Amino acid sequence: MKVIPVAQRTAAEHVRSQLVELIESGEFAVGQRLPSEAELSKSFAVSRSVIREALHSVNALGLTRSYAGKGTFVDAQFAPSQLLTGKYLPRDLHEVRRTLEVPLAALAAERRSRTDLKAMTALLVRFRDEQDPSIRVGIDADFHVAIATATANPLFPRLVSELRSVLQEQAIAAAAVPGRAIQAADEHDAILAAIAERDANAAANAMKLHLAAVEDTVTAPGRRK
Amino acid sequence: MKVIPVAQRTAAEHVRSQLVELIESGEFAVGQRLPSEAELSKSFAVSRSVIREALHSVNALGLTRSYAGKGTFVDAQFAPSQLLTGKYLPRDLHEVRRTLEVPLAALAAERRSRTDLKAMTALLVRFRDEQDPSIRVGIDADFHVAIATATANPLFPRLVSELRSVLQEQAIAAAAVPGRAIQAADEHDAILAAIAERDANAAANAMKLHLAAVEDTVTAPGRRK
DNA sequence: GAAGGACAACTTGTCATGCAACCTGATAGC
DNA sequence: GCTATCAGGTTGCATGACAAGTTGTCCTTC
Repeated sequence: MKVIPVAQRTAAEHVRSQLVELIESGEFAVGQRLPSEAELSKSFAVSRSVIREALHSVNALGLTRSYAGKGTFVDAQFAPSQLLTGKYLPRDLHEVRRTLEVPLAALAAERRSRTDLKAMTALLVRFRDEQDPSIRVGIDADFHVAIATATANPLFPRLVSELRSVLQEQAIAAAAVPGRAIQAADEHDAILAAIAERDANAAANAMKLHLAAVEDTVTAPGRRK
Repeated sequence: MKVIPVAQRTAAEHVRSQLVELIESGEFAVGQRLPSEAELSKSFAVSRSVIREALHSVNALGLTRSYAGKGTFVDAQFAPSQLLTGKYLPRDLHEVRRTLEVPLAALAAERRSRTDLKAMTALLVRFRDEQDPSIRVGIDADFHVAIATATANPLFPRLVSELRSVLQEQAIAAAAVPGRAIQAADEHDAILAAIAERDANAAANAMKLHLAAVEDTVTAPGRRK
């Protein structure tokens, strides 16, 4: 019988998981500087080597970034998933978005709480007021994530925000197109209205129209084939 | 104007990316032992500390595993995505599956090539012949991934296989339920038939029925609330 | 007082060395 | 043939040292 080697924790692994936990729990907020290697060495009661190995691991995971002479800073609260790394066609990415977000709008319409509604409304108000395209893109992303959150299934917001981060570059370009902002705001309103009324079909339709408009804008309607 | 600090490569980062590349390219195959830290230290002309920091990073990414006294072994060719790590309710996972795979079946029906069809057929034949439940689960997973592949959108198979790996434990338990195997095979056949006939609606329906049956089996139909 | 430069203190990056713990295979003894 | 021992290789961890980058402070100078 083959004995499976028990993966017993090394000190470095222990420190790494502790650090990851501290970051993911928000104890170490994004942008914050971590304690220096020397301090961590004292805190964890291990040598600086171990701390450095753990720190390099956390860096590799994409959670932090170290700068010589300055320190190590939290870069993201959660490890960006490697799921969508690689070069995918914008068309394929949009298709995934469509496949996912249209039914999500319907689910959100059925399940949204009053809190969800308030959050979404607030985002849309900010969206209309905001002039800077790059900031508007961020609000837009938050709105779509908010819809996913309203489905009460925690997996959906993760998937949606993941997709958004991949599509971000294109989204910024699209947001800069003249007139697009007002159009987008109207489309968002339609989605929100349907969700507010708990009309699943209308929500799905509104989302479908919105995504089609976005894709049209991004793929430069001038040069169709 | 804010100057973005240029993330210049440290030696450890360089070694890490080299190792990752070697593993992903297959130069270091899964199961293979990596050169010892001392050897790598010579090869890369850096100290053992740097090698260790890089090695710990690759470990953290899930590509390798180190054992004291033995060496470091390649564990996976690609970093498993961290997207779905965490504790999610089976109900939520199944909902994601439903949301995703039902429309995928429709897309597959519209776009499948003859090659896709042959691959799927072969998998179903193997599925019926296989007695071992744990192996059957693997074939089942491959079948669902094959459907996603037939959509001609490379993102879908990645998403589906990711979901499957999370659901694997439950899937094995479900596959062991008496009679379930034959039922599952019939459901698979229905899906395949619809895809073969390019009937998108039928494919979506068949998939919907299949997933509902799976979820019923997994959630132990005895204890409904 | 304001501006600028020198300097000290702190930070990460890298190297070198030593030793403990662990695993494997060879070897000697029974 | 079987077992015990041992030697050599491997990773895990600690310590010390120095280079290089960053930042705040103090002091000089105007």
